[in-house]
Formats: sequence, structure tokens, C-alpha cells
Amino acid sequence: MYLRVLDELEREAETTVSSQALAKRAGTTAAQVRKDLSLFGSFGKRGLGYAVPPLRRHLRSILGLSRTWKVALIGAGRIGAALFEYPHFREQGFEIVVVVDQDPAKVGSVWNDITIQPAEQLDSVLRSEGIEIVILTVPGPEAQAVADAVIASGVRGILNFAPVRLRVPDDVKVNDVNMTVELEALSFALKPDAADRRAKG
Amino acid sequence: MYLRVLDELEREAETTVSSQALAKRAGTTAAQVRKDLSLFGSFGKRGLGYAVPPLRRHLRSILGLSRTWKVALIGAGRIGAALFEYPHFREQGFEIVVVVDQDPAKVGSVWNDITIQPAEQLDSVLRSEGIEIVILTVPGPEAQAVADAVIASGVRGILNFAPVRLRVPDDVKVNDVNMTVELEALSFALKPDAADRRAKG
DNA sequence: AAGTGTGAAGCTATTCACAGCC
DNA sequence: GGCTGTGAATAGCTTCACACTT
Repeated sequence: MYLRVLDELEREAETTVSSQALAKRAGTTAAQVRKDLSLFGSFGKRGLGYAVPPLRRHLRSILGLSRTWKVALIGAGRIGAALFEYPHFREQGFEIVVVVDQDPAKVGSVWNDITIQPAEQLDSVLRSEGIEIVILTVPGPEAQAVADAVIASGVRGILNFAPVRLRVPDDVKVNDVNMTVELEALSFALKPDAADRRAKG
Repeated sequence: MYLRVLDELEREAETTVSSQALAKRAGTTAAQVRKDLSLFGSFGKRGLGYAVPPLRRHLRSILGLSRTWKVALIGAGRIGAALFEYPHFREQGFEIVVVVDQDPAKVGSVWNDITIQPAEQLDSVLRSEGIEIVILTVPGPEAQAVADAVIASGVRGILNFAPVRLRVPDDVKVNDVNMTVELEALSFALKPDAADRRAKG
């Protein structure tokens, strides 16, 4: 989130930012910002704050964004299609270079120069492109099998949109995007007696 | 996530589940499951575990899912369209009954019986349907203004897909779905020296 | 005067471990 | 014998507060 704020500050041509100001925009506290950043180095100047462009570069480097990551999109359904067109992935250095779908009706279609590959080509296409990260937008019941397959092909990071928890080896990292759980959390916060919980903790 | 697992167990016609088994499927520990559940009541039987259907009902009630929530989709772009068709929202009791977009080319289109409303109708349509939760899929630069507007119309929960942090009053709850941040977290975990961090913490 | 970096204190969350019930 | 519910112990995270730098 700090990087998102710094992107914003750089667009606004701000040259420095205090932990206080950064905290306000990121939705946290000044002490938290200083602790978080100090974990990776001393990027600020006492009395002045943090210089925006260098701090932004530091954070990008810390996050491993100094390079471009080639990613594969597995599942060319509605959500996959929307993500393919989502501009912010590329802006941050994630380039979708492979699209795979199991449906013969979709295989062979061309999306913005990329031809949708059949499931049978999954291993060969992931390996030939050297894909390390995939975005998984397949139906829940298929997700585990597809995850097993992409891991066998060398993938080490999965952005999982399927509403199931994937079992993966320790050296593979999964991040879940679980939109239904987020809505349910809103329901919990909004249900009538939620005021009590806010008051009492 | 426990509810997701219980949905699964009920489909498999399992009648009881231990904290151990529930933990394994949900990706946590048995002690964590027992602590979490005990916060809301004593749902288990010593020596036996938890009865699946009653526990599922309890969790749905705790989460405020005993009712159907009418929700509005603000922003009928690619991501909004994908979410409109996403079946799991309705399965869990969230029904999209209003769609609003600012683009005159989209206004008036009918999606599955729902007519896309213009931005000018935002207030009246939210109020007349009594909408409390909205799914916000508008571009980042517009998100804050749209959030302010829906809050003024009585909305108390926002599922925000825009990559910005919304400033809202204390009695409004925002949950962010930030797909780019999730990808960046994968990048962080996968970058070459990440092995050190895993070892040392 | 402004504002970082950081030990220490305070707080919250997780894990342990076991009495008690099925 | 199996398994929950829960105090106690531990670990992790956040906030405080201030010495120190610009």
C-alpha cells in the first residue's frame, strides 16, 4: 500500500513525504510507517521525512519489482477476461504472456496478440516461457488439479481466485482473492448487533 | 473460511468434523479453530467434534447471512460485468439488484432483467431499493467521489475494487480487493533472496 | 522546529496443555 | 480413548516516547 501511495505522490510531483502524511494516505499510523520501513533500511532524513522518488525505488526493489514478471492466466472465463484487460498489472511490471483454457471453443482465439492455448499444452507453454507466477481463474472444483499441474511445471507463485484453499508444497506461495469472504465480512460488520462488538471489542 | 469448509463438508454429507479436520481444510491449526469458535459459543461435543449442519447454521447466523442482502454494483465495466455473473455471491445470499454506470452507452442496457441506471439516478435507486452494501468497480480516480455519494445515500458497506484507499466515516465499513497488491506480495515472496527471509523470519 | 529511528511498554493473537465431558 | 473448551504461557505486533539528526 505504501508503494501505491508513493506512485500517487510521484504523479503529484511531491518530492518528500513525512511518515505522518504517508500514514494518513495509506490508512495507518506514523509510528507504523517508520517501523515498517526501518525493517528494510534507513530511508528517511530526520527533520525532513522521506524523499519520494528514492523511497519508491527502494520499495519496488524490496518487493522484487525491479524486473518484469511474465505471468500466465489459467482460465479464460469472465473473470480471466476482465483481468487480462486490467491495466494495473502491466503498470506494476506483471505481463500476461500466456493464456490457457480447457474449453475447445476458446482455444485458438486471439486476445491482443496472445493465442489461447489448450490444457494439453499447459506444461510445455509454461516451461518454454519460464513462467513463475500464474493467475488462476478456473472453477473451484478444478482448482486443486490445475494448481498441482502448474506447480509440476515450475510455477512458484499462484494468485488464486477460486473459492477453495489450495494445498501446495512449502516452497510455493499462494495468495487468495476471495471476494465472497470479503462480502461476508461486510455482512458481519453490518448486521444489527454489530454496534455492540464495535463498542466492547 | 470455516463456512466455506462447512459448505464443502455438507455437500460431502459429512455429519461431524473435529477441530483438527476443520483446521486442515481451512489452512490453520486445531487450537485456533477451537478458540475462534469458542468466542461465539460452545458448538462442539467433547469426544465427538462439531455437528456439521448446526455449526454451519450458527456460522451463517453469526456472519449475518440468515437474510438476503440486496447489493448494488457501481461500475459496469469489465470487472463489474464479470462479478455480475459470478454465481457465488447469490449462493451466499448477496443479490445484485441494481447496476449503475456513468457511461451513456451502457445506461439502458439490460443485464439479466436489470436495467443499467445512469449516475444521476444513483441516490434515488439506492434509496428506493434500501441498498446497504455496494460493490464498487469504478476507475481509481473516481472511486472516492462515488464512495462519498453512495454513503450519502445510506450505504454502510463497500466492497472496493479500485486501487485506492477510501476515506469514509467510522460507521461505514470498507473491504478492499487489491489484486495488484496480491501479485506484488507474490513477487516479494519469490524474489531471489526470499529464501533468507523464510529461514530467518 | 521538524521528524526519523528505535528500544521499551503495552496490547493482541496464537499456541500449549490439560481438566472435564462424551 | 477422543476431543472440546479454556486458562496460562508464549510469541508477535503496535504504540509510546525520546534521543538524535537535519
